[in-house]
Amino acid sequence: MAAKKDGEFGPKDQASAMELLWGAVGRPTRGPKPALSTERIARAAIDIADAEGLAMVSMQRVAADLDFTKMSLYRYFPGKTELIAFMIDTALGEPPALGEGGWRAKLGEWARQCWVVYQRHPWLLQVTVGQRAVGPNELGWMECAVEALAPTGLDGAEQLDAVVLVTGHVRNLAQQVLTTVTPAGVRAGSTEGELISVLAGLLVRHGERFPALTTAVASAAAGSAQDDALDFGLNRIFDGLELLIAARSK
Amino acid sequence: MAAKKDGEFGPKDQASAMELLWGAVGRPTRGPKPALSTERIARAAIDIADAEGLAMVSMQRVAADLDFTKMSLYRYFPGKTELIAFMIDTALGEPPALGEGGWRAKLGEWARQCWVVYQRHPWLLQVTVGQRAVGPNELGWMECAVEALAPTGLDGAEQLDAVVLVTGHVRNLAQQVLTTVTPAGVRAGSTEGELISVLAGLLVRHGERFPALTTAVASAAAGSAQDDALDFGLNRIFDGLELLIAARSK
DNA sequence: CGATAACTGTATCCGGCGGACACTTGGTGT
DNA sequence: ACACCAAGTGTCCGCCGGATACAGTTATCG
Repeated sequence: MAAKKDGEFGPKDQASAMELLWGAVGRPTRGPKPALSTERIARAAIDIADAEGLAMVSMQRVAADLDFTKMSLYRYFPGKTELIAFMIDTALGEPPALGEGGWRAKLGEWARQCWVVYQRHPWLLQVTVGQRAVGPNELGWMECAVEALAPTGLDGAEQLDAVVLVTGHVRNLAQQVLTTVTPAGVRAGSTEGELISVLAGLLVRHGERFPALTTAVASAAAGSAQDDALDFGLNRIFDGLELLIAARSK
Repeated sequence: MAAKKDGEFGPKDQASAMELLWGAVGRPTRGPKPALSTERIARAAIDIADAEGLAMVSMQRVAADLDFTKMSLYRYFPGKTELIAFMIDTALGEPPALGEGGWRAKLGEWARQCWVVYQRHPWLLQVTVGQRAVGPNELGWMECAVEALAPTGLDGAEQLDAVVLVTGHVRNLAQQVLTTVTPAGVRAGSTEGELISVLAGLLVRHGERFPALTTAVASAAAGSAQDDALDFGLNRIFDGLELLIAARSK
């Protein structure tokens, strides 16, 4: 167990995480009834992560919140890695139901739902990097987006690439805008405007080295209160996709 | 120090990290000469992170690689947080020099350079999430991209949004494709094709629940060896931007 | 009814971050 | 020239989190 820690998965971990996520574990009938469940534990952990940040999620803390000792949890998850994988899929939840409409409306709705999830569970951003076990809900979200693009005439690879493109935009924007947690546990959300003012503060002291950035930030700060970088990006992406779709169906 | 750990910054941390990053520390003249330097330490830490993953970067390990004890490092960095901030800016390095050409060529080149950096330092993806102290090199990269967009007639906010859009795509794609580290320390890179086959493997067992995804993946797998999701996304984004630029200059 | 499987708790190891404090080094003031 | 003292370094230690071993407890099956 040399190089395993924190966010990294070895092959064995992925295997057991997969079993848990996809429900390949038949709970046996012998012995005392479990006082806990993977769901309850995951919920407790998610509550902590939502309220106080991922760093506060320790086996001890989760167990304490459930009035158990930390070792009980190891009967439900082989290790913290698997708990986190389960937290991810639980926090994602059921994929959204997209209303009727064209692919553009559907995919826009989908992106906005992603955004909401990231707002509610900011720690997802820290934890969904790199290779990991993919759960049913995560796959369901992908299905949902691909489904919106299926009737467009794009081929399979293009559909997948398009979905990756949209998720990338949403994720990155969420990362810019979110929110570490204050020691008190309250979330100090930062709007786009605040970010720009932080940048502006830096540029006051070192502006001469970054002329283009300085003028851009100045114009953005003056330009006022349109903080819709999410929509901006989505519109560009959708415009670009539309061109491709038009070319394909021509 | 209740809720501080790992990747999170308190206000004080940001302050000291800022001083380090922007070189506001005048080394005094009294006492023995420092045997180390922030740069050397950061380089050593980066080497470890590159070769064996971020998880293996501990103060002990970094110090050991430099033949010092861990406490020496605390004369250079108040804590691990600041070391990591310094690692980020060092690993990013000088912003690239973009050749001549239109904004599209320049921004494409810029994105590709980003991609290369993420390939070389995969841990950057894990560590550049959430609020953090921004160093001069990181700002330099932004400057570089904004500069490419300055002559397009987009306003400041649009330029910034466009840059965020591109970085989001590159980052997310890098996250999909990268690479945890095996215990042996070798990097097991995963190509796009491998990712698709992992997906395909899952869908074999649970495909009925994800029909659209199944057909998309099947078509992508059959479709063959065009693994250029990076270019796909960039082209869509640039097409979308081009429409906006055309509309602005009309 | 007892054997057995399964859940929970206690004690313990390991490793990482960071602090306390003593020791060493080498400019600076007198 | 010498003492002083700031600054760098090393040793020991406390704390905490993940993970294991093992004993104690509970409920089902033979």
